[in-house]
Amino acid sequence: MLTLPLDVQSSNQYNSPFRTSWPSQLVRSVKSEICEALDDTLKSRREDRERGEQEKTMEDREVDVLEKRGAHKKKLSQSRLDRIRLRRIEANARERNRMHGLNNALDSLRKVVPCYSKTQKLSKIETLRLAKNYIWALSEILSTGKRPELLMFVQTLCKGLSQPTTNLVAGCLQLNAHSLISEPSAESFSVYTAYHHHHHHHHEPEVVGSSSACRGRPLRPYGSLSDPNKVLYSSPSPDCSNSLDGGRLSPPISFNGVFSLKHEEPVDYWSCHYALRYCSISQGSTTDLSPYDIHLRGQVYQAHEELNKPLHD
DNA sequence: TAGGCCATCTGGTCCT
DNA sequence: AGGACCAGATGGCCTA
Repeated sequence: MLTLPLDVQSSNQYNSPFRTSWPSQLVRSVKSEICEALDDTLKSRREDRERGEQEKTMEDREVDVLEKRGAHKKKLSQSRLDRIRLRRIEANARERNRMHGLNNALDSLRKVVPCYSKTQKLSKIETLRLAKNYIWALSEILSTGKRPELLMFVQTLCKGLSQPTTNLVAGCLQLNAHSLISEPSAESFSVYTAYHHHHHHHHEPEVVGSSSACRGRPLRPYGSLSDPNKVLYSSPSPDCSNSLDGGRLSPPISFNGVFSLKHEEPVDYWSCHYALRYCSISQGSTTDLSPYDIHLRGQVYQAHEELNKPLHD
């Protein structure tokens, strides 16, 4: 198997300069070393092939084809090998760039889901899961026009997440993580953190119902959106819809419980939402609020002030 | 030290 | 032919 030069292998390290950009000098150096390594590899593969000890690779097959043609055997195969080598190097570079693009997109996603932190990044899979749950929760709010209780909202966010990520999300909201994961039933949430008792936030924009904001938009894939009454007690849970979690089904009670607002005490969703956002910002950059930050019903709120209120009252 | 997460290389497949 | 995409393999880093 090909063993890459040490400096190429080190590009795998998180703090490596290769991680963001490859200086051209380094690229040339690495390329030449890769070429040398590939030379050795291809040479040994040819030797192995002669001994019949190795399955033929693509390069081997191409070389075979060329060799069968006979003409300019040695020179042609060598130039062909050079081209093949170059193609492989370029393909690797493209693949790296492609993956970097994918990672950049994931970073963008991290910034718009709750609990963004530059220092403690969510893993890829957790980011996707949290984003899915977040979209689900927000869609449900739009479709029902009802405000979920904070704990329920966070529980929906944490559905299917790992324990550490659940702790992180809970920590963002100063909730007890145990309450998020140990109680599957909506009714059991009467024992509840003092958090939202302390943070009744009175700046409450009207919550969107089946307004123009969501009309005609396929917010969820189940066709139940058009009927909010149906949504309340028949919605599948977020986990039903995709293979990300291996098709595992979640207890329906969790989802329905989140948004049905069975509890006696009115809860301020906006505090929750702001709190989540506050948390995201306070752990990350305080300067780069994106248009995603608080942008509902065509209104952009003064983020900092609004975000700070719930947690500093 | 095991397991999770990650970046990279690699070869296969599909598409233009 | 060549690029995009994908999944498997591999090895490094980090943490419980």
